[in-house]
Amino acid sequence: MSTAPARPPIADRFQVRGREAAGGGLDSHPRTPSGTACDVGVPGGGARRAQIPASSRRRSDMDPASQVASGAESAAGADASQGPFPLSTLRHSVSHLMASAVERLYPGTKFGFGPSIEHGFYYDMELPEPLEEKDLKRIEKEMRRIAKQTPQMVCTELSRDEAKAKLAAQDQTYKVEAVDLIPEDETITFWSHGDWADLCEGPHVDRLDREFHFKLLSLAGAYWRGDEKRPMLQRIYGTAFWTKEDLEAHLAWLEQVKLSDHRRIGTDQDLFSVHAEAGAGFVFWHPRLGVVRKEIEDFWWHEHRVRGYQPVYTPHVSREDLFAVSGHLENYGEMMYAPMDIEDIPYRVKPMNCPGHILIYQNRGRSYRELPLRWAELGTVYRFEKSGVVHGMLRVRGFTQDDSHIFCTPDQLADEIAGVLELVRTILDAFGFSFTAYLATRPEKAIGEEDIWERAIDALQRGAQKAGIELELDEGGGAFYGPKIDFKVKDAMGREWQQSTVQCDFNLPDRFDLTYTDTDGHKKRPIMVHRAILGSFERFVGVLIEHFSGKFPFWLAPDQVAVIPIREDHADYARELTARMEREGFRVNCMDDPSHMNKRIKHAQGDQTPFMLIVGEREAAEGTCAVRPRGTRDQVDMPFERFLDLARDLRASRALELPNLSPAT
RNA sequence: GCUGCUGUAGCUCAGUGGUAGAGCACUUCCUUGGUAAGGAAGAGGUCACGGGUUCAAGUCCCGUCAGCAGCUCCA
Repeated sequence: MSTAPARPPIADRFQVRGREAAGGGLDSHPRTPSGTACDVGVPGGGARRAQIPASSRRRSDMDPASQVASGAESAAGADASQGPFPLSTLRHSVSHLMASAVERLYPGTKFGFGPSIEHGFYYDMELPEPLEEKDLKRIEKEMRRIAKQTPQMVCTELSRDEAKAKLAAQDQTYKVEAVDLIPEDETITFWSHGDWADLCEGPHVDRLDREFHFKLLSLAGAYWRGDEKRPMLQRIYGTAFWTKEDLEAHLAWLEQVKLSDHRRIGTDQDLFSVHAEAGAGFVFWHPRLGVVRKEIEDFWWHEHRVRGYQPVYTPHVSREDLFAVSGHLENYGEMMYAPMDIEDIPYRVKPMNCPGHILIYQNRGRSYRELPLRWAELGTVYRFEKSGVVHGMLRVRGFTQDDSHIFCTPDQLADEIAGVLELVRTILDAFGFSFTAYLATRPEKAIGEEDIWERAIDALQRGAQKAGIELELDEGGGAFYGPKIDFKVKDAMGREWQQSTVQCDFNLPDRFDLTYTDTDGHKKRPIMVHRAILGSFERFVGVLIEHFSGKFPFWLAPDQVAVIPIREDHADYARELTARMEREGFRVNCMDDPSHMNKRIKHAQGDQTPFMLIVGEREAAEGTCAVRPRGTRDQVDMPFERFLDLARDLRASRALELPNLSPAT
């Protein structure tokens, strides 16, 4: 258990409000935040605007457990506690306790920051010898000893010079640096228990011999002050609770979360795979997931077609020059795959679809009469991702964006944005995602006139209002080329993922010198709207698997119905029902193999098939079927025709839930 | 890319430097069963890959690839 992960496998890497550094294109992969000041308690930092790694901030608002019942934290938030101090205080104190134990076991260790975080704590440190996971048990033991021996926690105030001298004498180089991060007007305090004294603002629990329960969970590397150019320290993650029950509930919850991991479900249900032979970050969709994707695509295209979108298709490979003009080569060349030389001309695999759509636009003169143009493409793009970040279907090197570009006049912008937002709502609602929308405004470094920004922001706001979407403000979080709205969806476990994004772009039209002829006969510059709704099919479906825990709604399920004849002589009837359903396009698994019925039922359950139809002598004679919906052990007998009606309704309505079948009816 | 860990049958995992293992899945036979694993037998392996140490390597060492957790990054 000591190696249990500190948090669910698909953690929270993508969810925080993004800030685009540059672009001229749409990035469906949400971004992590740039470093911002943070109030999380750090030894020597505390609420003092110290830079600390992003993880602790993200965790504080995104860790799934914060959204879901998990022990004592659930009802009233992380700081609710039945103990004498808030949980965050306890955890901060336990991180000190851990540091003191490490110091005693590994003399010469240099310490960095060690704050409490949403569901526990960590401490960063540089040890003479690298720690291994098996060392955690030993450290826990030492922690218990120290807590008993020197329980009293004491706060002392030192002058800045005294603090630095003290820490320098101990060769605590990171701590010395930490002193300088504390604003001039703040006092310097140390918190100590026994021999151990740590630069820290506090607060802490009064005594370490109170009853509490903790566990060290995992080891990781973390750059000092979150900067990859600085040394990498070792980080120990742990958690603590006032009661044993709460700790156990938390650990059980971490285990339970693993069961919804899309990688596990993907293997169990034969949905997708990745292969070392093909390279990391390339997803292979198996037939069972292929049908899910196809259903989503069909739905997606329908919703686009009725809103005036037109399909376009663009090549996967283009001359490098194209990406030089767009600016991506210059700004993001390191994320593009290496050039291919074809007859001495460098070509590139496309990292995004917009330059291709622009070429179509540019192919002939455009009139205001044509605008707005709404072009959509399920465009597969390839981006190099560092080996350490590739993750299941959620962070990959090749993925299909549900990409669209709208070319419009400044006057049309507001309506176009409203239309996109309405579409976002329609599509995300269809999957049962609720979302939070963020309006990202002009960053410090930006191009474009102030009034165009104002108009675009106004358009985004009015569009949101029209679509009934509340916006949270992400001040200064826009792309340099224009403002945007990002949508983050929550999966069933409360984890937030950015999927949709709507971006106004004043940059690419300039770079490619796009024009249309206006009513006055003059050439004018169109505005481009980049938008993705699902983001990437890979990520969307990966999140979707977790959202449903592998239990797809009827319209999406790989197998919608399993027909199970009780005996072999009922197989003809089973095959007849199967054929009738398949004729209507339903996906049916006719389980007429001679294995035992219970075994086939078990198998259908493992695949999370929405309905089992169990048919025997009685059913064959009466033209009925015994319907057993997923997740129940009940069965309802009904005429097959009635089941067929039910299935048609479920499919047509794209219902997210299976109906309650009352045995009475 | 960085820190730590991991890689043995389709899956989940045992395996002390000395002949490659289990459960489930799979195949065959038996079982004709009314709602969460019927019985028996069989097949399945270059122990991720490449070097090295050793009389002997799944086991120890180095490298590569891939995966896990985290950090950094993500047009």
